[in-house]
Amino acid sequence: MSWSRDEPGGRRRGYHHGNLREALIQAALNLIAEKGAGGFSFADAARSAGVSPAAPYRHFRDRDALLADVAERGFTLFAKRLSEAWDDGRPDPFVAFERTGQAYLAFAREEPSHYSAMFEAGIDRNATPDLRRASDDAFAVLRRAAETLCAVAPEGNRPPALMVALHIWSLAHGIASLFTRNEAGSRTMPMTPEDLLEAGVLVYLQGLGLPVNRS
Amino acid sequence: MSWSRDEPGGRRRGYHHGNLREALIQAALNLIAEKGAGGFSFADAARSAGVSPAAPYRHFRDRDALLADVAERGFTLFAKRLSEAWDDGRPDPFVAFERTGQAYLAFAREEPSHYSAMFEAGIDRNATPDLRRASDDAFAVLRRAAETLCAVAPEGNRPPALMVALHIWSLAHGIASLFTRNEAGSRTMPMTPEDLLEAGVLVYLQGLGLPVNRS
DNA sequence: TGTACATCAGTGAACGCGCGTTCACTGATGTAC
DNA sequence: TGTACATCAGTGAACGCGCGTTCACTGATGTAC
Repeated sequence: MSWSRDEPGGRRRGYHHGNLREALIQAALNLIAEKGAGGFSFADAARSAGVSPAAPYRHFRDRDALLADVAERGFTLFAKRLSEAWDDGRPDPFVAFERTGQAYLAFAREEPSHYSAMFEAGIDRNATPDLRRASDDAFAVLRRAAETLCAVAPEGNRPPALMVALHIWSLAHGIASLFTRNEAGSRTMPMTPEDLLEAGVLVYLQGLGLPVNRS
Repeated sequence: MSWSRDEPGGRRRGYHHGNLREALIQAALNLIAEKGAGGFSFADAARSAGVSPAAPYRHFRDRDALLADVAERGFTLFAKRLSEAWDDGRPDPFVAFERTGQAYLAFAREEPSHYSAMFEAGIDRNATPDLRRASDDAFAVLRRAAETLCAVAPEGNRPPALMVALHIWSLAHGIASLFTRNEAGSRTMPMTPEDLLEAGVLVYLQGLGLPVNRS
């Protein structure tokens, strides 16, 4: 946005948008929030960014490419949030693990448009190398956390860390899909999704033989 | 389909279809399987049933009403499958519970179109009383199973049966969403979704203090 | 500092397409007599 | 058994709409000189 000019409408905009790519991504996020990942069109995004319907083609091959970009940013942000929550297992792995689970749900709740693009828009997670990398990064946080926990668990017949990570991911994702999103439509529950996940993780960790103190 | 007449094309069809409602539902299932719940249109279903685009309006108010009907049938079938698998907890609750979990995944795998309409098409589960009832029936099976298990669990600080049911539902749904569907796009895993769920449920039941014998 | 020029982001008009929806209609059905 | 008639499922033509995509274009930018 290196220059601007007064327009009749009072808004300032010039022939060159300046940062259309970014504006289109923002528009996509808003539109997904409004209408869901399915009901948003390339032309919609252009209109919403105040630009002609042909303009987006300068920045994205098509609608899917734009969505993939949104998903990639989502995964990157997701990985960051999870990683901060895990905080290398400080102050102790159990507290950190619970916090990571809560961060998962918080992300789904606070970034519903990103979450939609990531998991509900039908974008293949292997669509582009960058998208794949971002999604792998996010999962890697869960994997690391699971490894730390497994190292503490009694040997017995504990499952491999990868499996533990997948269990937690699935549980969190299931709760997010069923109860966090689309609140109006979801079954009435006598508890918050956050409490549901916390309780589930506690039971699960106990099942691993970990010394969880239940409050 | 009470009568028929030879047509030039060799196919038999009359002016009156005879069972268009059913045919539209079948068409919807096929189209959802092909293109996903998002990319199927009312006109598509009509074309696929070999009927003019105005015909479906005799049977469904709009596309959503058709989808809701598909979802309702899905939930009804789902409830039936889960109920058969649970089989009132025979021969013992643990075996029956595992079997119920497997039935959940089997349904998602074998009836992907129904599953889509039920959980991914954006149809509100409270859209119609019938739909709500069917979906409640399905959940009721899980709830009953959870109650039976909880009755056997040591009192300690076990969670309420409703919560246990929600945990298992969420875990199964998470696994189904992430790994059962759209196989091409899913992360490569060194195990089947079924094994993943079974292991997860085992750990969880152990966490409840239940005497699970791990194989 | 000024000017000519190459670049390329965004324009706006145009296209074909499929969709959702309506409408007056047609003709098979089955029922009343 | 035969006939007249009401019903209503499906027709097919038509509409307006928004979408995706293309195209030759325009004009702001910044750089070379």
